[in-house]
Amino acid sequence: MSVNDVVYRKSRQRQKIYDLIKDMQNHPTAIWIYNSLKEEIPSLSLGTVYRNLNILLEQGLIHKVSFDGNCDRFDARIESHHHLICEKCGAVDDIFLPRVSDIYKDALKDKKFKITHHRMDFFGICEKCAKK
Amino acid sequence: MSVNDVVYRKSRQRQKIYDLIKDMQNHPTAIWIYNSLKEEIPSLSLGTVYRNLNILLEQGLIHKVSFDGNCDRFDARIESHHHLICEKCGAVDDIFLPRVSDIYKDALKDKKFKITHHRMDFFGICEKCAKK
DNA sequence: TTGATAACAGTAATGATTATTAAATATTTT
DNA sequence: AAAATATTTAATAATCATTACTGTTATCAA
Repeated sequence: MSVNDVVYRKSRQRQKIYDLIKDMQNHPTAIWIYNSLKEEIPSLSLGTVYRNLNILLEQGLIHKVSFDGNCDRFDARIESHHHLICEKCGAVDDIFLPRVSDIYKDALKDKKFKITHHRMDFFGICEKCAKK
Repeated sequence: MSVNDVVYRKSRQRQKIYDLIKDMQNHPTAIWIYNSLKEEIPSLSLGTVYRNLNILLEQGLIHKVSFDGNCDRFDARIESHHHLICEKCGAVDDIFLPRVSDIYKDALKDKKFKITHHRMDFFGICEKCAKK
């Protein structure tokens, strides 16, 4: 462990925040997490939510995704996956597309750019919104 | 033309903003555009830049892209393309990957989601930053 | 040319996020 | 187990990007 690493003690708040994100499928926002836990932990502060989200990010336990114009959303799914974003209601669903790297390896072989990861989002209308 | 449609008059400011975005390859931010045009139009206001960016978006003349944690960037390239984002210096480069839709058409054929467009961003280290 | 209204500059307001601080809580040491 | 030490918390203030408001100016059709 390097000198710069911080040892995080456990806290009820952080545990609850993580559990909530892990249980949700719809990539909650900070304010949504705050409102959801407010009932169980009335003293909870929005700043605490943000601080703990950053700690969880740093620990690699969650991911952050932000879509144009909206606030950040958080996700406890660590495996590589992609998103379906409804442009009507803002709902975010996950999809898994295997072998995405195949398509870019070829196209990028003459570019001098070292790719560490990628992100692929699909925008459109979800089933629910299409119905009404 | 529907009653709700607005007729846009031409304005020097909006034209300059659009020209600037079109000439740049590096997806400028609102504040960068503002600073760049300030010399030519000293009276320019940052609010005017934002308002006109939104009008240009509405007209479909530019696109908006925002990468995690940073401010929005704008792009006058309307054709479908993808991004290479350097995680060190924040530079954004374009790449064109043909036939991306092939990989998801198959994976999504049982999902009831109507895709209108997609976005694919690659993160990593650019040539310049790799050198130093 | 003129009347209607979009666009302007300037500024205030908003919304999301981060920083600060004193008090509460968790770990380590005695 | 109690004291010492370090971290987390809640509350609040600060910051940054973006949008809304206000009074003035510019555009354009009649």
